[in-house]
Amino acid sequence: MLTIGQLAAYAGVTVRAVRHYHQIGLLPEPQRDASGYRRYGPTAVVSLIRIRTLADAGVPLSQIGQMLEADASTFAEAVHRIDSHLRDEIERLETSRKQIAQLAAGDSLALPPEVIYYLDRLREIGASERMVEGERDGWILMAARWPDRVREWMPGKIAQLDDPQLVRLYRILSEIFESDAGDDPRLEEAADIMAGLAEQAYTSGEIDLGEEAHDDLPFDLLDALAVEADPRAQRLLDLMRERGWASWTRTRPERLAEPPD
Amino acid sequence: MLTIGQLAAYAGVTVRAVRHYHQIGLLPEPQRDASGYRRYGPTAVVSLIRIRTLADAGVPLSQIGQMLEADASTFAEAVHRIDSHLRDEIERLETSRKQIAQLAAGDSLALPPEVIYYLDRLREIGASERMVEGERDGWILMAARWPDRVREWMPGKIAQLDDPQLVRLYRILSEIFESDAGDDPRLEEAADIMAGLAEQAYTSGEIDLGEEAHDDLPFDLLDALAVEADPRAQRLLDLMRERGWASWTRTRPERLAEPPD
DNA sequence: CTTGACCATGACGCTGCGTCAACCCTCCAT
DNA sequence: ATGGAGGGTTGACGCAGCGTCATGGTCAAG
Repeated sequence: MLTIGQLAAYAGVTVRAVRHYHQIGLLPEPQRDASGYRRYGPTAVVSLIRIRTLADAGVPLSQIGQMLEADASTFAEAVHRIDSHLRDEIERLETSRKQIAQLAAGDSLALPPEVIYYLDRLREIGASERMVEGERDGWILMAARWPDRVREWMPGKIAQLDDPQLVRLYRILSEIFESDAGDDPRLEEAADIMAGLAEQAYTSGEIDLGEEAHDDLPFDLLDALAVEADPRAQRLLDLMRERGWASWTRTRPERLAEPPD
Repeated sequence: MLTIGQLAAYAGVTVRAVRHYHQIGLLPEPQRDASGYRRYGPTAVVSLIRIRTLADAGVPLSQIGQMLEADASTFAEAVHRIDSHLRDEIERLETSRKQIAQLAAGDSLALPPEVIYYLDRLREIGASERMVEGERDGWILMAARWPDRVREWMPGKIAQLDDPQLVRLYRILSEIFESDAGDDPRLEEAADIMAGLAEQAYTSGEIDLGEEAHDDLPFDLLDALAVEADPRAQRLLDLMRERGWASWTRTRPERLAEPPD
């Protein structure tokens, strides 16, 4: 008659595991000797080994009991279920591996490579690091809402970077938000440039937002994001409204009906 | 300002998940409105999306906080660690899949195919189902102790099945243990055959147990297993001892020094 | 005013054990 | 006989990442 330690060693498991199997009723409690020790016979050893064989094959403990009693067809069915489950798990983990490999490649973090490239270009044309981070967060919001459309928009956005007006805009904005001034007169100039660019994009129909235009939430978040990053952005929003545009970031073809006073 | 439900919907997670991230300090608690509701700004949305991006890539929540603050090299290092971990997990699951496929193939359960074949042959030569199950459990015990050696032993065991003496032995044993008689005279005959076979195996050195012979535990378990399956096996053990053999199943070249009286 | 959809906190459940804690039992060497 | 090492016993918390009640307050619409 074996003690729990000897039983566990024979089957190649821990003592704790054996006690756990008792607790969940997978392995019946054996008789105790005079001092209260569990004493195991050879059938317990066989049972334990068979339990471990199934457990090592990925069978959940909760199903092992039934499987050991099942007939051939029930057994085969259960095996199939478990194999399918294992396959799904493996697939999930492999998807994770691909994703983490992408994270390692670019320092992307939730953004497609086109956007990363766009952000790099922004740095090149003189946008401050804070500006670029703000843009990045903005695109994260967009990419979360329209993961597929974002990649379609990027070529147009990247092409815009060749426009000297836009380059000037980003430089002015970078300087304004880098400075400590409470109210910068250059905000007016920035607003003028933005309004011009918006007008241009509107008439040429360059950027087609399509049905996305009906979902205001992402654009509201973009505006709020800018204001949260720097309260002076609120002033810029107001200036844009004065010029008839619904918001700072909303350069879509949807002018306010009448410019508010 | 978003409610928790809106925030969760935007980031594609459950409300419960967001609260969980608060609880573990991964996402800072936002301000509450007059009625105690959490109200989220756009930076919270960005944070949550970045958290989910890492989590979906298989990064444990406990490490996401550090990763979001890490510099490029620290980040890359962490990514490598996590990828290794994912690789190990996938490997484990694939091992499980192979094992479960084997379980499906034969109805083996902890036994190599050679043993399965041997058990089938036992059925063919007329061993009762109970006998075969007993043998199966015995081999499970052997295979647990010497997984590699068992496969080497099987050709010899299978060859033995051609011996008419052994065929006769299994038939007699099957009949005895299938009957209700308390003490069957054929036990003597069985013991005689077994002793003869043991003698034969001993002199011919057919089965070489080698160093395994020094570990008594598995053999003791085999004996006890038989007795537990049917108490009448005890009588057989006694008869074997009378004939100078250490046990029923122990047909190894280790006769007792002197047959006990 | 009611109803249904959301919000809040708190607590248990799941999987398969690992790891104390606090105490008892056995065996072996002195 | 005694002391210490190395077993055994039960009980309880911990882990990862939330799902799922339970119970109760809040908000918006009919």
